[in-house]
This record gives sequence, C-alpha cells and structure tokens, in this order.
Amino acid sequence: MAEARRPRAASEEKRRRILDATEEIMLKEGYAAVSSRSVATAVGIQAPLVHYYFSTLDDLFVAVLERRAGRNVERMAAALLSTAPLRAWWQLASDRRGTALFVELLAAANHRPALKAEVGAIAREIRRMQLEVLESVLEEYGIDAEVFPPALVAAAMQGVAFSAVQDSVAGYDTAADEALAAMDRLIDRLEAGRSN
Amino acid sequence: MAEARRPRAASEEKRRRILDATEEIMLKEGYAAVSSRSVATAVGIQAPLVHYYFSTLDDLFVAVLERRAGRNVERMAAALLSTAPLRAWWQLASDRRGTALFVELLAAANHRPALKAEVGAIAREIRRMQLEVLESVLEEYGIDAEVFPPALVAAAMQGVAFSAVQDSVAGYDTAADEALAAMDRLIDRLEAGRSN
DNA sequence: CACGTTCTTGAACAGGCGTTAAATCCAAGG
DNA sequence: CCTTGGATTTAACGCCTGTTCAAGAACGTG
Repeated sequence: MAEARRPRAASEEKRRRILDATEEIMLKEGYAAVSSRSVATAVGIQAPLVHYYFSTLDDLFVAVLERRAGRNVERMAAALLSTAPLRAWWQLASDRRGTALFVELLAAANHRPALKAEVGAIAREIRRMQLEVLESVLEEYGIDAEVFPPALVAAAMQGVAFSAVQDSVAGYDTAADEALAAMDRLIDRLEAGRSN
Repeated sequence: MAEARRPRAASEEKRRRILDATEEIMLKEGYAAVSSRSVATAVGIQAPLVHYYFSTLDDLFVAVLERRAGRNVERMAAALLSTAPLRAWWQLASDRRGTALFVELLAAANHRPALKAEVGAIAREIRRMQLEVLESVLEEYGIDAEVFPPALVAAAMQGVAFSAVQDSVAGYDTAADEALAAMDRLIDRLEAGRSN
C-alpha cells in the first residue's frame, strides 16, 4: 500500500486565497455577491475549482466564519485574561473590518441554517467566556452588578461597538466617532480605577 | 386638458400589499430572496406588475425603508417628547420585528447605493433628534455627561437593543433575554430617579 | 356605448446562478 | 518512462434573475 501522497504545497495556500477573496467580496459587495463564479474570478481560477475545495457555498460561508471565529475566540480568551480585560475586549470588539464582516455573516446566517448553527455556537461560546470573567471582575471595576449585571455589560460592549463602528464604517453621520471616543475614555477611566 | 384622473382605489392597497410581502420575505428568507418574481408570487400577481408600482428593485427596497422609517421617525419624536423619554425610546428600540428587518436593510444597504443614502439620511435625522433631547435631559436623569455624553448614550441604547434583540430573535443562547430584562430595570430606575 | 386611461399580463431577452461529469493537465513515485 | 492520483478545466444541466415590450383587460367619464 502506497504512502498517502501529500497534497501539493500550493493547495493549502489556495484554500486560504479562496477564503480571502470571499471575505473581500462580502465586504465590498455584500454576502449576496458571493458566488462560485465571482470568487473564482477574484482568485483567478475556474468556478468548479471552488467547489473542489468547498463543496457547497454553505461550506464556504461556514469556513469563512470558522477561520475568523477561531482566531477571535483565542484573542478574546487572551484579552479576558490580560491585565486590562475591558480595554483588551473593547479593542477586539471595535475592530472595523471584523464588525463589517459580522453584519454580513449575521444577515447571511438568517437564511442559511448551517451558517446560523455555527454562528450560534460561536456566539454562545464567546459570551460564556465573557460572562464568566465578568462575574468575578465587575466588583474590581467598581461596577454594581445589581444595576449592571454581566449579561447587560456584555450586550453593551458588543452593542456599542457594533452600532458605532457600523455607522462609522458606512459613513452614516450619527456622531459615531464621538461615541467611540467616549467609550475609549470610559474604558480608560474604568481601568484606571480598578481596585486589583 | 383633461383633469388628472385619480388612480383606482385598489392600487394604493396593492402598493401596500407589495411592501408587506417584501418585508415578510426579507424577514423569513433574507433580503437576497427578494425578487420581482418572489414578491409577485407572494402577492398573487405577475412579476412585471411589481415593476409597474416600483420600477426597479432599488425603488422597492427604498420604499420599504421609507415606510418603516417614516413611522419610526414620528414615533421616536413622540417618544422623546413624552413624560418618560428613555423608557419610550427603549420600547421603540427594542421592537423585535423592527430590529430583525433592520439587520437585513443594513446589510442590503452595503451594496445598494440608493438604499445606503436613504439609510444614512434617516439614521442622521433620528440621531439628531435623540442627541438634542439628551443634551438637556441627561442631567435630570442624574447622568454625568462627562462620562456618558449624549453620543455614547444614544449608541448604547441603539447598540444594546440591536445586540440583545438580534440574539434573542435568532435564538442565539447569549443571555440576551437577561440583558434585555436588566436594561428594562435600569430604565425603570432612571425614570424613577428623574428629578424633573 | 365609445373613448381614454389605468392596470395587468404573456412572452421574451440576455445573463447569472449552483452544481455535476468528464476530460485534461501535471508533478511525484516506482 | 510510465503509472498514479491530485489539481484543474471545459462543457453542460436546469433554473432563476431584472427588466422591457407589446398586447390586452378593466374601469371611469363623456
């Protein structure tokens, strides 16, 4: 029995290029513009080759999400363990490219069950990590957990980032940059006054 | 020159039914599922008739947004003038159906310039109203405008509602209902402690 | 009833879609 | 050098798309 031959060096690289191109298209033209042909053109290959690497478009979307999410779960875990958890978390949450992509994935997930399941699993995992840390750390920040329970703080971090970044990226004139700056200052204040 | 004849009574009704069907499709299958044929089928007419009422799909999307937004601008204006502005605002912002539709419109706007312009105009108008009221009312609520300036409060109201409602509607298990409940209590507390 | 407008349809165009099957290319192993 | 098998392409399938055009139906008015 012959040894399993290793795939060519170029093939893992090609997977990466396909995922990169898909992200780019989602950001520039929306998730609905993602098709085997549009992705293929962007990469410089033929459409069926996309299906060779990702047999259906659902698989492709899920792969885009998983690559992003895998990195983000790690980063969030590291952020929450850092010496300034709120600041590190906020920096992650307010990433512009990530947020823009998130809007598309969220909307796409609404009518792609496989993607929706994956989004749900990742969202739950990340929130679980956040809540766990907040349980023990809110007090150090001097935040009254009666008034601002972990679930609300987590929703606020996520929500403010989402709302302001989305408006800022899209160019909607809603004082979004002012809100982002104020949030920066608020986080600074909280980190400075942290008791531990 | 003959007097301009009024359009038939049924035709305004048909416009409404087309817009209703479009909203329904956006909610159930996403904005990408909106097509002249899918809308026509839902209404029980032929595809070209959709174009008779809304000559392009862009026009249709913009009309959906405008109908919603028109109502919402009025409601928000009324809310901000009410005796409990934050509570009324929060009730509006946390509307489930409106939020779900908003995700779709936001994503659709990212690659439909005409829609994007309209979203921008409406977002700016609503935010302007909110900021104006917050300028004068934050103090009454005992909120330090140095720490929580109007822009941040507005982004937070919008963001928390968006984040929690979206997760709740999609069924993502992220303690969203807990966050919504906590926000309700927070608003209650603020309204109760209002000095005016 | 006849006219003119409004509303509605049937048919068609050119193009894009996801996906499959078969054929071809090409590099490495024996 | 020739076989093997992964990587890639060409061709094709049936279907859906936005939109236009011309024809027809339904209706209010003179």
